[in-house]
Amino acid sequence: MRRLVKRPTMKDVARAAGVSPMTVSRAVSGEPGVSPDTAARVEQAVRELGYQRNDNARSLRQKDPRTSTIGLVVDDLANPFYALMARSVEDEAHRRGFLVLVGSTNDEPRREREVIAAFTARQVDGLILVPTNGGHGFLKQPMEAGTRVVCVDRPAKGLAVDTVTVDNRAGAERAVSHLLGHGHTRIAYLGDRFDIWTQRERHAGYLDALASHGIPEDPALVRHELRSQPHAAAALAELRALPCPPTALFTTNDLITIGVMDGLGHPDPIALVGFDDFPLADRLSPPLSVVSQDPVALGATAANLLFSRIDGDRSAPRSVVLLTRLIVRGSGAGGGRPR
Amino acid sequence: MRRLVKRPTMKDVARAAGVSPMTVSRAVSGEPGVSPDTAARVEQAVRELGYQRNDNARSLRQKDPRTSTIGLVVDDLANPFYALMARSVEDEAHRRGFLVLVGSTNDEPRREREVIAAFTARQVDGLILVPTNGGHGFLKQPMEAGTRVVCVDRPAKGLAVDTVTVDNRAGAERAVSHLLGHGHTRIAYLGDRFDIWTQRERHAGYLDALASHGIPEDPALVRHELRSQPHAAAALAELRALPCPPTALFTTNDLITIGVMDGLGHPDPIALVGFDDFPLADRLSPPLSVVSQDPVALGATAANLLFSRIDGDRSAPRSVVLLTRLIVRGSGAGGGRPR
DNA sequence: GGCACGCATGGGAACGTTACCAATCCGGGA
DNA sequence: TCCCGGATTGGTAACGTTCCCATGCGTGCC
Repeated sequence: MRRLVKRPTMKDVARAAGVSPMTVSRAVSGEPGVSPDTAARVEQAVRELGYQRNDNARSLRQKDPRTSTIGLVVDDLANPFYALMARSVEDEAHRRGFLVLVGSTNDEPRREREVIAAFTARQVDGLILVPTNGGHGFLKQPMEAGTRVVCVDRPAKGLAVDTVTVDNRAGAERAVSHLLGHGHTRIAYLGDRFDIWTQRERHAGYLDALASHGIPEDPALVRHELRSQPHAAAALAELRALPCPPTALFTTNDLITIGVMDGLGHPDPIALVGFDDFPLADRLSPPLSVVSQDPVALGATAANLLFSRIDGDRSAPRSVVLLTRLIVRGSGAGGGRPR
Repeated sequence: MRRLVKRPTMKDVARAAGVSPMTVSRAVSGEPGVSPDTAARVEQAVRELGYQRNDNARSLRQKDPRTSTIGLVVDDLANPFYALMARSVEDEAHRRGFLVLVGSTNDEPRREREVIAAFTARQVDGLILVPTNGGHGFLKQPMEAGTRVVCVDRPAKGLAVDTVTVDNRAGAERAVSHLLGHGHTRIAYLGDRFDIWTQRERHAGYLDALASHGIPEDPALVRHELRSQPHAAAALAELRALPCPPTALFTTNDLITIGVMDGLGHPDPIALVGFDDFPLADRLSPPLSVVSQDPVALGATAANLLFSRIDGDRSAPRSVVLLTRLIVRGSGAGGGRPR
């Protein structure tokens, strides 16, 4: 049962090729100063032994302390939004010969800390981070030691690093104005955890729209902390039971939108605009109007910022805001009729 | 501008605490044989310097050659199915103190090779692999050297490793039988790349169902290689233009299902059952009947197999087949009426 | 013809850590 | 009083690689 063959090292290759380990190192890494026929002998030995360079040992010794690995820390990798972002980051990394370590935080500061600590212990060159609401003082030391950090989707409180977000507030404002434009004045806000920055921004946009149309805010129509689809469905039921129920809804992420839809009739007189686009939103009845953001662009932008930092850019931290888009498909009008 | 502080090492901590590096090593790793007050002095120095152990150097030197890192190689991380799987794998890894490197192959054997080579060069302890159709001989050497491998979603041709799949063939058979049970006899098959194992299995299940009902196969109704939603939509249009068009469709993944839906009317006389469940499938008109598989269970099962291998299990490779479930929601009947 | 130069190659040290073994110190029992 | 055993600590070497410098050799040039 004991069939484990020790991995061959450069020493083994050197012996097989009749050269020194130093020459193998040069040949394997494609450095100049190796004669063609020596290189061929080394390559032959590499193939015979199935040798593969140990990149951990390599980056330990190299002058340039890079590991060509970055860490991606998101709220939840299973969320399609972050999955798209992750894929986009991975593609950028792959193009540059970097690997990606991933971790989900569940928005728990403790888990975020654990994951980031494990990443920096592996000497990642940089981190792309969807920060939780917790403190980020633990990043100070790694950053001084050269680990680059970029925040994406949300800024991290008190952390002066490149940050890529979308115009959450303006997007929400546009969505709610769209509802107001259809004559709705009782517009409910259904939001997720209020300690998440994007949610506070979207709520501010909701208030902006009401204010600019001279509609007073009605606290009875505002629901925060809807962490799941059932929460959202329950909130909708409560809103409908009000003496003076809302005629339109603004939902602040795809999960809540979907949760709410489970409580809607076909058709339903209530109008709806949601944050986040998703597949088949145009096939629902009525077709769903949404504020769409582009997770692929978010990921790619964050990755490009990170890699330019890794490549030595030491300029002041930048803040990039990508634009959202209101996609009008019909659900914003309300009073949908049967088809 | 030159503010980069070199990372402190054990030597620095040792100097600050007035002990030897060896003692720091023991204290930091929580090994026995360090007096409480020495441990306290070391911990103090660690905090002052912001020291963090270099786990790459550690695993280079350790007797046990583990890096506590695994690699996850999927077709496309942005695909919600694989994203759920990835999250599930990550959770299992996190529970055990392992990190996860991810890579997408796009189903290209070349990219798969590159990604896996980069992973093994980092000395991952194991790989969870959604294999492409290419050869996997390059895995022989790393596996002999101790890298454990588990395949998930599909087996890898000629690779004797633990494999976790679902009962694609039986699931497809059930779906098509469901259509047959509603009286359909002209059932089209709309499939993705036929070089993907799951697609061949599902096609076989389609044929099984036809055969067991004594329906002859009509090649005009079978479409492979539908790699995108537009492809699927176009195939549907062609099928409808046939002199004797199908009355029902079997689509073999969520992408194709969604692509086909774009070409369906509201309502549409054509019946439809698709492989893969997705959010809001029950909100479409008509509500979509699907064969659902559980990506979270796939990922967790694969991870558990992998970790038991990493923990030393040397028994013969296992094959685990998880069950799919036919969820009947209405679209299998066809001839949907307005509501 | 002698010397400097470029190129290919190798030897030794080091990256940050841990395995192994030796050294030291203490108290307790003969 | 002396010796032994356990607990704590430190020195040295090594993991697999690359950096730095030295060596040897052939070639061109004055």
